[in-house]
Amino acid sequence: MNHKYEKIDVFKELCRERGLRLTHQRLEIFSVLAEDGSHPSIEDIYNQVVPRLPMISLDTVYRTIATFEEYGLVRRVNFDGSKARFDTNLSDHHHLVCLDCQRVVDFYWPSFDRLKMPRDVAGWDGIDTRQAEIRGICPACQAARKGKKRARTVA
Amino acid sequence: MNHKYEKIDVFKELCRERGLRLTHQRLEIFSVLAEDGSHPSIEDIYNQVVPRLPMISLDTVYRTIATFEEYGLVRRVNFDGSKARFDTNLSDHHHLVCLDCQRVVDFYWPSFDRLKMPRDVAGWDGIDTRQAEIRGICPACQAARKGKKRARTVA
DNA sequence: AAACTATATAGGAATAATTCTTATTTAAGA
DNA sequence: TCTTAAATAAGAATTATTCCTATATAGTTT
Repeated sequence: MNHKYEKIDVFKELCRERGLRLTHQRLEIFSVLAEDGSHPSIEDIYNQVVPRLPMISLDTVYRTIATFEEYGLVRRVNFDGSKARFDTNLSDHHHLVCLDCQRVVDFYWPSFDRLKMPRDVAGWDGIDTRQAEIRGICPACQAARKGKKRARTVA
Repeated sequence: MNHKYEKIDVFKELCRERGLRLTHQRLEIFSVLAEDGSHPSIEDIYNQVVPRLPMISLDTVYRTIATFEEYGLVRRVNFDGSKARFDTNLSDHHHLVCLDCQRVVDFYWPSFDRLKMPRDVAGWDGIDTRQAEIRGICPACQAARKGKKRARTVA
């Protein structure tokens, strides 16, 4: 898994280029994001970083993620629930949201990506994302709903 | 515009059928929703209701909207920003979100609605919505960006 | 119409998520 | 090594939302 280290090198270069200071906090947070594709919340990220940087403050995670957002390194996504979550997958993709367990799974849908924009969008400019969201019950939760006898395997 | 009054009659009947008490608060809130297609927040709704019911509490709006959500009268939508917003348009539609002014415009996209679900969705069940979201800059904000000389007409 | 009762409300307290403030630390360049 | 602007930790402040409780009221029964 040296993909992660490649990403980190790209990150270091981006910092240099754009005059963004390369702090331990930013590196550790970026490193967590590079591996976590589960659309983590700020708290999730904090919990993963804190073992490595025990003195880090929650506010630093908020600030750093906001900075990363500006620099296009993460994208804010809004599913149900009160806390913001973040997407590290920057390729064209879409979301399957489980109404039971709130899990969010990325999926790809080329035929949607190629679809001609509808007429109503004429006049709008600088389109940066066109994303589909499908809500339903994920296979794991279906199994849990039916066979409540069996031990549930919830990720 | 007696469409609104039709809606209200339907609402009254729904309350009767389902044993939901028809309070002034619920009626006024429903009445606001029936006319407001701008995906209002709780606060927006409260501000529209308070002239008619000066003693209403914000909590009542929260509770009432939560009740309406359960009964399928509104749908919670999550755009950027911290506050929840609500959709009163229950037909199959999609959202155009302005990155500048945060305005959200409904649009229809039949060719998307008819699109075959991608393979990745196999195994998921009880799909209740498949919605597209397109982000960009709305015509009004484009005009504002360019001709800053002219007085801006922001809704 | 008056009485009854479970539900709904107002008002304010409590909680949760996020942002702000300030004194201190540190990355990066001279 | 020295300098300095940018970043951080810690906790206070703010904002959105939910909870608590005494009071009010819709709908039903008399």
